[in-house]
Amino acid sequence: MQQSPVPPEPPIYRRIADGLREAILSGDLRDGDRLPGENALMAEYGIARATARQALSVLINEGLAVPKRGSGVYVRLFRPIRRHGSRRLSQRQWGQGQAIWDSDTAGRPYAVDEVNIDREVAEEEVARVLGCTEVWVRRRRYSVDGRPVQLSVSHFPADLVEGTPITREDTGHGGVYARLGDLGQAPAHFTEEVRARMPHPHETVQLDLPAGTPVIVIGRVAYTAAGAAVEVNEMILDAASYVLQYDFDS
Amino acid sequence: MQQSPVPPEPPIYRRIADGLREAILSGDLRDGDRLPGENALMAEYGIARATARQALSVLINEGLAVPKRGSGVYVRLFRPIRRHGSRRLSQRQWGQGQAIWDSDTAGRPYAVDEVNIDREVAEEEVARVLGCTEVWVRRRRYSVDGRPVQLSVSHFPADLVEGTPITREDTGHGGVYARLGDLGQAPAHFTEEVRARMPHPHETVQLDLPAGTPVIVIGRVAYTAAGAAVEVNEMILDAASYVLQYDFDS
DNA sequence: ATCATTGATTTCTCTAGAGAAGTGCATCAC
DNA sequence: GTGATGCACTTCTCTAGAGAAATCAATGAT
Repeated sequence: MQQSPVPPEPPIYRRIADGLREAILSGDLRDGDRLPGENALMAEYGIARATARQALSVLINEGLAVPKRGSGVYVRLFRPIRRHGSRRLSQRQWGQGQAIWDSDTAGRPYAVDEVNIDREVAEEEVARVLGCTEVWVRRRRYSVDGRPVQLSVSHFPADLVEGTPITREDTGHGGVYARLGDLGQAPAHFTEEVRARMPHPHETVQLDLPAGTPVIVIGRVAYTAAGAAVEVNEMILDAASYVLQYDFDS
Repeated sequence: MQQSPVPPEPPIYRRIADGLREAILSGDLRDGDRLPGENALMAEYGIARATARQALSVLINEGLAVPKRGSGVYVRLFRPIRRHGSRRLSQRQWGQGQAIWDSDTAGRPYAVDEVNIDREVAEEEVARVLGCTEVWVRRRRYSVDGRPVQLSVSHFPADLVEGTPITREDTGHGGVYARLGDLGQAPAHFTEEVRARMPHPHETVQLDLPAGTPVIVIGRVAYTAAGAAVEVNEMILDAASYVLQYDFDS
């Protein structure tokens, strides 16, 4: 036999979480609002502390709420930075009043608050793409409004960039791409691979991520017009802070 | 005063999780391997059941492990489908009536196992982008290897596609883009907005997602050469199943 | 041989309680 | 006013235990 004429009730912690989620998504609870804490839930529903915590952890792991120790649990906000893949196509004619997720972030400046430049032996994948074993690696962390939002690890063939400003902190006007242009190796084509996953512990620390926040992983390869790979860049983005935009013709 | 000459030890549940994560990432535990369960951890470390569960839940929420009730907790695998942004939408492919998904799955069989087509009043965002209030909506679920991997909700201006195969289940050779071409409204330009977040409950159900799996949300708008928006498509992808690839020139 | 049942194992849900540690506000001394 | 202190409140970590529910393999009946 079988049956499910009667759908079994979900467990208490889940029903509580569903109610709070409903309140958040419907707008009853907004942006930084505080939601009922462990003690409040214990009293309201007559449950044990562990059960109340379990209900709250559902929302936290969904990225809808952020716990602040000693203070409370608060509704999370989503104000994305818009990152354009191909600015040449996206600017102008396919204009921006049309964006699905509006972002008022235009103009907010990036700050690079950690830089680290080293000459290293390339990892296997990087070596395969760049076709060389010795690379210069530029590791950076970017912040917006004082909050870290992106980690970037950029690889260049060592024999190509040796002695250039690319191996120093200050790359000069126009950045690394301008310097590659000086070498007659200006990037002409890019390939980006995009993934999303939960962060590793060191990423959680470096990006100061609350629980329930995935990261977007972008692997970008820059090619010259001649088809030579001149840069491999892996970026780790706080998924709660970004919208990626790609424009292309058919 | 201050200090931290002594970095405080992380809590037990975290140290256990760290050890297991190390075993997974280093390859000691692979693909579908079973990792020590609640009882094993309780015995090995002399901890309470709740603490053992907390350690395991860390890995589960990181997407590194999947619990199977009544059986155990197992290492999770990552076998992505490659989805091409610009290439897949090139005129060549859909002009010749090739299925879009061929390039996505690289030969792996796919299935549309849920289709739902309706005429509706557009949501606010969609109405703004398409510039009309009445739309035909095509909702689909795609599966690969028998596992659901993508939800798709596609919107078309009602007055444009009324009476065409786009309002029926079978859109004919070349799919909806070929039919838009028949109307003289062939898509010429695409904008894709990419986000990642934790799934909503109904997405968890429809995609059969284990805990700790984010979703990738793609909002795509198709424009004709004249600049008119003719389709708004929101896709929800199982992040553990996908790699997105975008190619563009500088 | 096939099918149903039983039992051991495992995860899941929940109770009750306790101490540690961080936050934020009010109070007090200067 | 300014700064330090203390206190109430909050989340965090953990213990000990119990029954429910799903899985899986072995057993037994047909």
